[in-house]
Formats: sequence, C-alpha cells, structure tokens
Amino acid sequence: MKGTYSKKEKLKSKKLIDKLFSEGKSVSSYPLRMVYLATELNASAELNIGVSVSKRHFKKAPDRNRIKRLMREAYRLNKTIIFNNITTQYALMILYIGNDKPKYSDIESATVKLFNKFVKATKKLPDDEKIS
RNA sequence: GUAGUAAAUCGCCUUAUCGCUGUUACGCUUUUGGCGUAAUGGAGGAAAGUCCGAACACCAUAGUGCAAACAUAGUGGUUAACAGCCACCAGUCGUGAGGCUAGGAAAAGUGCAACAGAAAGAAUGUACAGGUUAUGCUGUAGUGAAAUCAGGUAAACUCUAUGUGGUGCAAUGUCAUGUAUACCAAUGCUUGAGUGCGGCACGUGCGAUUGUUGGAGGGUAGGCAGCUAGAGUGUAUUGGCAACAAUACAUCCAGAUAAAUGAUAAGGUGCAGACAGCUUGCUAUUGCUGUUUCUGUAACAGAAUUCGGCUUAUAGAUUUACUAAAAAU
RNA sequence: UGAGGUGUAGCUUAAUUGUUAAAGCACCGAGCUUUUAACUCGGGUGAUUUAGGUUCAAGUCCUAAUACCUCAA
Repeated sequence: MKGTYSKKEKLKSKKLIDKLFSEGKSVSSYPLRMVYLATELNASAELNIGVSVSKRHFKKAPDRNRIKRLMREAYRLNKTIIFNNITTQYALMILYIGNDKPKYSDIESATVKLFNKFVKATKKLPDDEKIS
C-alpha cells in the first residue's frame, strides 16, 4: 500500500457531498471532525475523501490552503489504518473546526485518533446487525 | 554617527526521504480511457482590491437623429489605450533635500452663505476725521471666511471642449447524459402577436406544421476547446532631459478546477530578545564583538481568460544620490 | 470569477450642507409602594465604520480603505 493521495481519491461530485452531509454520520477528535457515509462510488478507488476549512474561522486564503495541505499530508501517511479495516466503499469529508493555526504534529495525532474512532464505529455496525 | 528625502533591487537558502500536478518519451492493458517507469516544468511584488484602460468573444460586422447619463479637464510629450507615466509652468506645504494639487469658464444664466453684523445686490446706517454755506462725497472703525465700478462658491446646478453601443471566459463553441412537442391563463397567424441585451423615433433582421408572453413545474450539475508564444522576458547599443522608442543577439518561463506547487529531518542565513566582554576626546538615550552561549520568529500574502497601469498590505536586508543641525580631524 | 448595495446612542429607525446630530425602546437616578412591577419626574452615555481631500463650515460632496449583505451557472 502506497502512501498516495491522487485525483481519483478526491471527493468531487456535488451530489455526493450533499448526500454525505444530509445522511452521513460523524466522528470527531478536536480540532478535526469527519463525516462519513457508506455508498457505491463510480470511481475505481475504494475511498472518496475531501478536506475542508471554514472561511468563517480563517479569512485568508493562505491560512486555509496551509491547513488543507497539512490535513491531506496526514491522511496520506495514515490512510493504511482505514484501508486495512474496511470492506465497502466510503465517502469521507474531514473538517477543521478549530480556531487557531495548527502545527503538523497536532494534526497528525488528531488524524490517527480520528481514524481509529472511525474504524471502531464502522466495525460495530455489522456486529449489531448480526446480534439483532 | 544622528534625523530625514528621493530612486532602485531583493524579499529565505541547501541537502535527503515521502508526496501533488502539467508536458514529453517508452512499455502494458485495451472499457480509448487508464496504469507503470524515466526525464523535465510548477505562485507574486503585490498573484490582492476590482478603481481605470485594452485584447478576445457574443449580442444586428454596431446604422441615422434626438434626449439623457457618465467620465475626463494647466501646456507639451509618451503609448495599442488610459483617469497612467514623463517634462515644464502655476499654486500650496516644508528650515531643506523634496511632497501635494479633479489646476477650463463666475461680463450666459439660476442658486447658496449658519452665527455675528446696519447691510451678504439691497440699502447705503452709526461714530470720528477730512471737505463743503449745507447735503451729496472721501477715509477710518466694529462683525465675519468674505464688505462695495463688488467679490466668493462650479468635489452646487450649469456652460465649454473631448470621449463612451451593451454584456462579459460563469463570454462563446462543441460532445455526452437526461427531460415535457406535456399542464394552466392571456393573446396572435402575413391587414403581423411579438422579439432582436439600457430610453424615444426612423430604418432594418427574425417571425407561426413545434407561434409569443406569463404562471406553475421537469431535466442536466460531466468532458473537451477557449487556455497560455505574448503590445513576452533578458542583455547590449543608439536616439531622447525623461516617460519611451528603434536595432541586434539570446531565450521559452504555471495552467489547477472541492481547485496542484506540500510535509518531515538536518544544516546555514537574516532579524528580535536575553546573557557575557570591550569601548566612549567630540558627535551619539550609545556603539562594537560573540554562531565551539541560549531562546523566539520566518512579513504581507496563493495564479483561475490574458496584458498595461493605479490603489492598498508588507518582517526585514542592500545600493545610489541628496538635505538639515552642529561637532571632531 | 464577475456585478451591485448598506454602515448614525446598547437595539430599531430619523435628519434639505449651517446652533450642542432627533425619536422610541433599553439603561441610570429620584418619587410613589411594606417591597417589586406599573406609573410620574429628571438624565444622553455618540470621535455619525476608518483615513485623507474640497469648503469659511462635512453625517451629508469626492477619493481610498474596512466590515457586512445581496445577485449571476
């Protein structure tokens, strides 16, 4: 498994994003929050993922760009956590909800926590269904 | 050295590892779109604000007249063009180097001037002095930003001169997917409903087998072209006070689209602070040295059709020319 | 990316260039009441978003900045 994040893995479709935000569930680990939804994707990738920073918290484009770059980097280096534990296709969106400019180490540790939570949450679901 | 003025330049660097994205070459697959490997490009001086001017595209290759609106405003030059830039004149601010100026017209007309003041085009008032037979008259005083054959105000209306058709790459073209030539109301079919991208008239084009307008609703939310070789960039020479122009040689320098140019580690560079040491005749609320002393911080800010300007933001560094006040040699 | 609009007391709104920028609600003080509310009387707490310019004089005119809002597939 390579640590890459190419065009195919990006979440682009506006329809899918609307669906994600209206139907998806979320896990959070300050200062990050991830919305996820299990769907069928047209693309060949197993995940479609996007990152987002609110214009309300960061008015300047360079700040937003930098935070998004850090988030992408953290995803790229830690995506194995997710890939080793999923069976179906997922659409994901990671949001930055803090108010201060972060450092890379903070983002990375938060991302790892976030992904572990996500894996737990998604693994539970099928187990519950089996029990019921 | 201190305090300033003007002009110009730079605005973090190197290496390693892991990534993002454009192009080219080769190979693989063949759903003609992917995958892999290699090579080689990849943010700015303001990319920003969107304040002007253009290119380019479409609307009738943009037409005639009238009206309106808007912009500009010393003189000359420069430019594809401009409200920009350059030179000069005038005014104004500054001790000075220099800075700033929407800087046409008030005998074409209309309007405006609070408070104060007798009076702010309507009458010439009061006091004193001069003069006179006396009045008219002349000067001074007080109010105010402005006070008499009036002047001021045009970033008040206005006049003069010049210019401006509109909309903007979400323009526009094309391919794919998909749907509704359906429903309701009004109106019309060559004697013309309407419509053509701001007003009116003329003129002109389109116009009914599926018309036009309004209502309520359905579908698409993707790809490609436009889309990066241009009023291009660098150097030199020549002309010109300058802005700028011409010639020669060299050179190709981002094209993303939930939106690429990054992360980590090490070292260096700049700056700020602390600490330590040295220096001080004069100028000077200090200066210099220290990276095998430590800490902090990397300013403003991210291309989105492309150029020329303007405006605003900006840690800090460098260079050149000049000014002021003294002092030392 | 492009086009357009608005900023005035704590809040909602006024004001034709010309005294100290007006009104309602809120707020503060006093009165009434055993006390509170209601009621009565009194009080303005603001560099008119910011900075320049024109003018004798600017909330108003002009230029630039800034914040917020709206529209266009």
